[in-house]
Parts: sequence; structure tokens; C-alpha cells
Amino acid sequence: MLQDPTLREHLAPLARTIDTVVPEAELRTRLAAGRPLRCKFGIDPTSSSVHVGNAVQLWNLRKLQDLGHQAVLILGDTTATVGDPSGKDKTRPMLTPEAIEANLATWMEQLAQILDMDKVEIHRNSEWFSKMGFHDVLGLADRMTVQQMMERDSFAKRHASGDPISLREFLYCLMQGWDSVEVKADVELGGTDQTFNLMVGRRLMEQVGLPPQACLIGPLLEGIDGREKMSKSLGNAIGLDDDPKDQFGKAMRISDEAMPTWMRIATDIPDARVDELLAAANPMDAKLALAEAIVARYRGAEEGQRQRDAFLAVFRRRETPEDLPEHEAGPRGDDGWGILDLLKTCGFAASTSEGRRLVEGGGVHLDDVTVTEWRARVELKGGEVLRVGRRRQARLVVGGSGTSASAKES
RNA sequence: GGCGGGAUACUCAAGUGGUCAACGAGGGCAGACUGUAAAUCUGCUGGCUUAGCCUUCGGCGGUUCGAAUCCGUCUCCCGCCA
Repeated sequence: MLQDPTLREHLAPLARTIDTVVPEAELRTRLAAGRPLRCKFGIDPTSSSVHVGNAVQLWNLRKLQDLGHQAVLILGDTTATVGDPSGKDKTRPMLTPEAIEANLATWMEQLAQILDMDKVEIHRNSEWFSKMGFHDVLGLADRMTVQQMMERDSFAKRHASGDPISLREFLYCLMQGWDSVEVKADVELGGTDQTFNLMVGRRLMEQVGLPPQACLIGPLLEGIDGREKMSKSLGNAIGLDDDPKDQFGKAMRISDEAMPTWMRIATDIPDARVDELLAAANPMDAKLALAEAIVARYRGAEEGQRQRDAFLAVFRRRETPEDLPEHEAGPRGDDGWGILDLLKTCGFAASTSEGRRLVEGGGVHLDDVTVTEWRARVELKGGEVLRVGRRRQARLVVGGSGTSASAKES
């Protein structure tokens, strides 16, 4: 909670997603100058999609834009190759330039769901890092001591437990900090896990004679499992480019305990309404509101509503959804279709063995009839619904007439 | 550079000549119960043309009827010392 009343007032629209401002006085002084502040936020294209966790800070950036400040977005194409060790207890693998470019290509559209792209100043940090030689890197490295690095919790822990720390990871915070120097940031946004990196930015700016940036530190959004930090690789993320149906479905799987946090930092639902929802008798209703708000935030109110209706139809009234993905059943064998082949072509089983286990576990249903024999061969007319568990189902299409959707795992 | 310890499936981690596709835990998937929540209980968790077969225990080579287990060598990691 912000101590300074002036800041509290000015930052009211984003107060819910800011934990601390370091230092508050610094920011107040700059605001008093009356000019738009240069607000920096950097993300590394380490994954093909932006998720609602990254989006917490992106929305803050958007709200600062709306307050008349200058958003400065750093696309960390160089830092992505280094890998931010923040919040990680392991060395991160280095990404290839090709992978990074591919990720970036899918990003712009997603960013546009949040930011006012006409007014964003965008930089790739390769702009400056690609020009640096080994000498420059040494100069950077000279600005921090090993002792300072070891103050960082994750390094200290890894060192204590004998886990390796790559030197390149030491460099990461210096790179992120140097971004701030290059763009002359007044303010940098980041999650609590970024605190160390943010402070390094201040330090570097001071060392080169720039006024050090103020840091807006916001809460971290946990993944839908409620256990770990949201990350696509952990499979607990809701992506901005996810199908709205998946966004809604994933949101419904958020644990009850995580709901309050999610409502406050992942949606626009006003505080008063959040309290009301959480106080309601049935947590299920609160979660429906949460899921709807998340979809609505990125895809519009109408889509949110539609997904809510669809969800209730399928999971409360047990109806078969209208818009099931369709899958070509493939060629018919002499005596019909093999159930394992169908599972594989629909992408529900990666291998024959996996399919067999699903069948043996009683998880495979064809038109709501549980398949009990993995060697089963079935007759199809087309239009049958193949379902695995509660979440995965597809409508089978026979012959060349149907639209064959690509096999997509949820 | 010296000495010692280690590398096992998604992760952690047992196993030190056959009964090992490999104990256990976590994670994941499926089933019951439910609210696509939590908790709890159950099953599964290398692949295949599946009563059987094939490939896995850091890499390569060897000993043996038989190796995750023994020997040699290589790579990588860790600790202590320098």
C-alpha cells in the first residue's frame, strides 16, 4: 500500500496491482515536474504466448498510458537468450535466435489486446546489446560484486545447496538494468520476483550519472494450480492467444483459495463487487464471474458471456457442445475403425500404449458409452462424439466430406 | 593440478550380477465423489503388430549364459585441497 497520498491519488487506477513503489519520494518528485514519465516494462520472448500473468504488468503499463505517461516496452530478444534466473531454482536453457524470432512474431497481436500500440515506444534490447563488444561486457560486469549477487535469494539458495549457477545468469540483471540506462527510464514496472533486477537498474543509472528510476513493484499472479508462478512450460498458464473456451475452462480450474488474488489482479472487477462475489454462498458462482471477466477482458464482454453460457450447458446441463472440434476418423479398416487409432488421430493419445491405458482406465467414451476393450473396433456413420475424460472431446467425421481440424491437445 | 563423491524414467530418489520397464514420493492422466475447486479413495504413468516382443538406468567398449548393477575408457557435475 502506498504511503504517499499524492501517489495514491495519481496511481489510483492501478493501485490494486502495485504492492510497493521504491522509493516513493523519487516518484513524487518526478510527477511534480509535470512531464510524462517514461515507464519501462520489459518482457523476454521466451514463450510463444503472453499469458495473463505477464499481463498484470502490461495492464499497469496501459493504465499509465491512459494517465498520459510514455510507455516504453522492451522486447528482450537478447536477454531471452540469457534467461532470467528470477524465481528459478535451476539454470534456464538458452534459447536460439530462431525460436525467439518465432515467439516475437506471435506477440504483437497479443500485446495489442492490452496496450495502446500507437503510443508505445518499442525497443528490442538487441539494439544496444548487439553493438557491445567483450570490453563493454566486462565494463558492465565490473559494476557489481559477487557479494552483491549473492544477496539475491535464489543465488544464495542454489549456492548453498551446491546447484550450479552459470556466470551468464549473473549477467542477466545487469542487462535488464542496462536497458533502463539506454531508455532513460523514469519508472520501471515489474513483479516482486523482479525486485533485485529493478534495483540493479537504479544502481547502474546512478553510476552513469542518470537519475535512478523509481520501481513499481506489483504482485505476482500464481498459475491456475495455485502453487507455482504462472509459466507456460509448467502448463498452468492462461495464454492471451488461447482459445476463449480454453481460457474459460482453465479459469474454472483455479482453486478456491487462489480466487481472491485472481479477481483482484487478473480482472477489472471493482473491489466492491469482488467482496460481494467472494462473500456469496456458492464459490462456484464467484468462479464463473471470474472466468467470464477474464475472457471478457481480452475478447470482449459478449464472448465472455457466450463462454459462460457454453460452459454451463456442457458442465451443468451435460449437453454436448455445439462447436466441438471435428476430426477426420481416417480410413476404415476391414472391420471398422480401431478405437486406439481414433484416439491417436484426435490427439487424445500420443501412443498406442497411452490409448490402451486410457481405455483400461475407463476414460474413453464414444457417444457417452464407455469403451472397455482397447482392441475394440467400431462402426461409424460420422458425427459420433469421442470423449476422453471430461475435458477432451471431438466429433468424428467420416470420409472426405468433413473439415479435418488439426489435432489439438487441450 | 591432487584426492574423494556422483550421473537412474517429467522431477526428486531407491536399486550394487538374474525374481528390473526398474521400490518410493511429487507431478501428470483416468475412475469414484463433486462445483472442470479443495480434500479423500482407486488405477495408470517407455514403446509395439500386446497371453508375447522390443528399447531404456550419462556415452563407448569389455567380462558374463545373463549387467542399471562388475571392469576399462570418455564426457559432464559436485565437494575438499592447491
